[in-house]
Amino acid sequence: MVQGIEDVARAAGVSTATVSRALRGLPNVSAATRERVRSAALALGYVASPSAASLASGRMRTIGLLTPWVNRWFFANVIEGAERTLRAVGFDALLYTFDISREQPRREVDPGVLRRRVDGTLVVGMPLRDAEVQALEDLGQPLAFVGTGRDDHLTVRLDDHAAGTRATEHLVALGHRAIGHVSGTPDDHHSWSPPNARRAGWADALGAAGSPPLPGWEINGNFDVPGGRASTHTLLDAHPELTAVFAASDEMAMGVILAARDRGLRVPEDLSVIGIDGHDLGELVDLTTVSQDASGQGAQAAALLLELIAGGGSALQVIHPTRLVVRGSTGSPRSGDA
Amino acid sequence: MVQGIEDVARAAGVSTATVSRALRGLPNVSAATRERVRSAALALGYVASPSAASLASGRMRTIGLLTPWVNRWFFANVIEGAERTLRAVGFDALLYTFDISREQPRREVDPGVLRRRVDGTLVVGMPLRDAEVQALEDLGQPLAFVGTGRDDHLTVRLDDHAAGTRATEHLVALGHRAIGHVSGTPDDHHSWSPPNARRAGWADALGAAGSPPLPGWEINGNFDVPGGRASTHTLLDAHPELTAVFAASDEMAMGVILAARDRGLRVPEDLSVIGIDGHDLGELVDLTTVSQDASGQGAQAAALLLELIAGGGSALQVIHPTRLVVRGSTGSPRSGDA
DNA sequence: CTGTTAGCGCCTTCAT
DNA sequence: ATGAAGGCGCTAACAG
Repeated sequence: MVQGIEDVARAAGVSTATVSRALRGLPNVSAATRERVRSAALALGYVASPSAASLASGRMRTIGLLTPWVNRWFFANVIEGAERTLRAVGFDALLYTFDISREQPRREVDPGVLRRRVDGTLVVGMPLRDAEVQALEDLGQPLAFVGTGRDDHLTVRLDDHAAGTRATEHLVALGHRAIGHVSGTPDDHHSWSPPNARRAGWADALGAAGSPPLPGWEINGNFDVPGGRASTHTLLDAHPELTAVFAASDEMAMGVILAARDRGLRVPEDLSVIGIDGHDLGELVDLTTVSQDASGQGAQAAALLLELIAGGGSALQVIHPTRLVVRGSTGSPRSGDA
Repeated sequence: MVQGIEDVARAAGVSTATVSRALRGLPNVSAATRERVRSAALALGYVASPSAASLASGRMRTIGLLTPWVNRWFFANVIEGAERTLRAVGFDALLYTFDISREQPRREVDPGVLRRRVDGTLVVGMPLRDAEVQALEDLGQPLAFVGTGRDDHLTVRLDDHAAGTRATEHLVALGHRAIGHVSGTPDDHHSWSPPNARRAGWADALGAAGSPPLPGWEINGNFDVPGGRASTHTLLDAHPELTAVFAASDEMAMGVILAARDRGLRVPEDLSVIGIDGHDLGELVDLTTVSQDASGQGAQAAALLLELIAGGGSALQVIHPTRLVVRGSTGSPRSGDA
């Protein structure tokens, strides 16, 4: 037995229009009437049907969350932050995942599914093709990005180039010059893509130190632990001269550490390792990292997206700070032997 | 310029009812007509408004996902599995998180928000009060649980008692008798609650080994890494005789390992550690564990919930298997010294 | 197999 | 400050 707006109207002795206004906090309702309606609604356990409200108003009070994974550190934390912000204002978070772990092309983003279903879209750490961005744009709804920028769209992210530089400079300061790089997915040729920017930061920092990287010093680690591990083996097989590895994410850095163990290399005596993220479990392997606030980025992106939906303008690019967290996985090169 | 069902009807030269039937794959539409409608819809980029469809049909094609966290291993993986299953049949996943990390009581589950918004609810690893279960039940919609059972509701979970027994027996087989237990949240007095069942499994296995646990051998670790770490310190301060610790989750087990390091204890020589989960990063700390398939549980629970929504009956309790994964964090007691 | 016709439950102008 | 009434876009009986 579901109560409708008419039941509330009858109980409160007003019209349905007044109930609607009163319950949504719109102006032009006397305090007394509002209170009467509120308690009637409460007594009846009335909650407006979102479908009917959306159909009539055109507003969905829902945000689409597009993300490749929910079970990786960065993504899980961004989602957590975004969801909390949305929930606080009564918005729902609709989850759309796009597994891009396989080499096969991921499924296309279908704007048709989003149309009339969400008021805006938050793209979390997912590289979109230009056509996909255009299609989302054509929805006429606000669009925001977290962790992977489009210089022409609202984006909350790091200064990835600086993060890469910072990590590399830490190693350089310890005396390393032969520093390898385990990068993320390469299927993305824009300079603003995080893996590319982090890679450039690494190369530039090494260049500035007077020893630009050799071409074979970098490899794709697929942004996960197994990828970091496997690619490190390949990297070190070809370049045993490397004394340190900078991984573009903590999860890959953990893979690097596992690979080092596989090979009987001590960390950091034989190989220094640094990542980017500030993963909760980094302390477990004593991982030095450039940390970021993922849930904060999610929360802020959601807040800015809500602003856009409400019609407010807002900043185009928000850069979140990073912090170098020095732990035991980095040290001077070959301090253990000659 | 959004296309409506009438535009498609006009373009295909049929009525809106036929368009609706054709596009939804209902019977009683000729193949030719269906094809004509399909291509017209495709050409116009038509996608039905979910609000309107829901309002008219009463079906939402949406599942509510209730969970305490999205950024912990078990939960993230269950959600991932559930989302994939739902997406495959065109259902949406609406995320509702309830932070229960603080000591303060979490926010109440509000059935009003779910009513007329979802077709069913999946409760992921969240202990619900009886009143909350009743309220959800009163929605008249299917309800399913993952990871935390209600014997009177559809539940996909482990045999938690067996998992606790198995972990403990592994330690007993290695020669341990003084085995401590870091448990989950205790705010739950039902025997079917996973932390309680795992604890009972531990106590029973120790009893069967002829040395039932002392009262002070167990402590609450709050199901997270910091909790496992802090509680281990408390535990070992009071009970230095313990040679092994069984933690009710891998994340807490990782905390136990960190605490051991804090105290200068070697793992496993001075302290053996075992967890439950099969966390992706368990290998990093060489953690022995009783592993489970979280995303598989999420996928299956979602599938069963969809069955219930479709009106099919289904099993009430599904028990997923576990597997003992022996790594380096467990060994014979005090093998390092006398 | 296809068309006609009521709603689904609420929001929102337009009056008053 | 409140009420009356027309949709919002689609689905589901019921005809045919």
